[in-house]
Amino acid sequence: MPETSAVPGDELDLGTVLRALADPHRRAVVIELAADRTDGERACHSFNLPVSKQTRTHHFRTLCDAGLLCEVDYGNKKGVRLRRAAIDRRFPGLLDLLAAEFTRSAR
Amino acid sequence: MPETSAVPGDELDLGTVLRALADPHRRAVVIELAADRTDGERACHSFNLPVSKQTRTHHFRTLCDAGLLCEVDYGNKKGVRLRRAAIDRRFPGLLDLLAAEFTRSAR
DNA sequence: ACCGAGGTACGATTCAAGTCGTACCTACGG
DNA sequence: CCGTAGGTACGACTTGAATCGTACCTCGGT
Repeated sequence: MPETSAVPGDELDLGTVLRALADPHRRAVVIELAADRTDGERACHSFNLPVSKQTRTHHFRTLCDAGLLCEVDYGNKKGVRLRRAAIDRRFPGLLDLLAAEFTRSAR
Repeated sequence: MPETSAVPGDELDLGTVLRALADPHRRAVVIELAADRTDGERACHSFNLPVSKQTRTHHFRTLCDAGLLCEVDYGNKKGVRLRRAAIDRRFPGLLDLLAAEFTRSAR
């Protein structure tokens, strides 16, 4: 199984994306972002992830490498934004699916 | 992360499904089935998986546990069928997404 | 100038998952 | 009736991934 590493530049790879979404914490982040139709920038620390800082860094790194997020570095803190356009173009329906999961979890 | 184990009886769990689809071999199986709109029964050994028999058993077991497939045991050999209705009901758009990946890989 | 909060780097640990070897079972065909 | 092919059970090995400890960096506020 070659399963070449992600190329966030242009092409999203399904395997990489699914592996990224397979983790509950990362999935929670993407689901939250997918549910917010304003697509505002969010601070990394604003997600309520029950893990240490280092692990959080690791997860956001993974999500960016998969091409699902883009980051803005302010030196001090960091912001993330969902790459909705790219994802919708490559995987139409995926974000709707995840957003639906947000509604579901709220119930 | 509780991430309770799958209950194939009724409810499909997103985490379990994504973890099942994260593996290239399992994903290949589901993609092939999703692309075939006739939804015919397929023999397990008819998929060209480059792994041993034991591993193949393991993968099909995982897919069934995730609720993506149902199996028919003929004693001698085994058939699988995509649980399209259940998947479409719980995750509308998911199978279309995977079927699109089949077309893509053919190119 | 200092301190605290957010973030990263590197290394170590731990655990899940994919994989296969060996052994055994079940049918079907000659 | 036996061989062969598909499948399962159990156990062992290996790798990848999640996690955290320690140390260090970058700002903003006081």
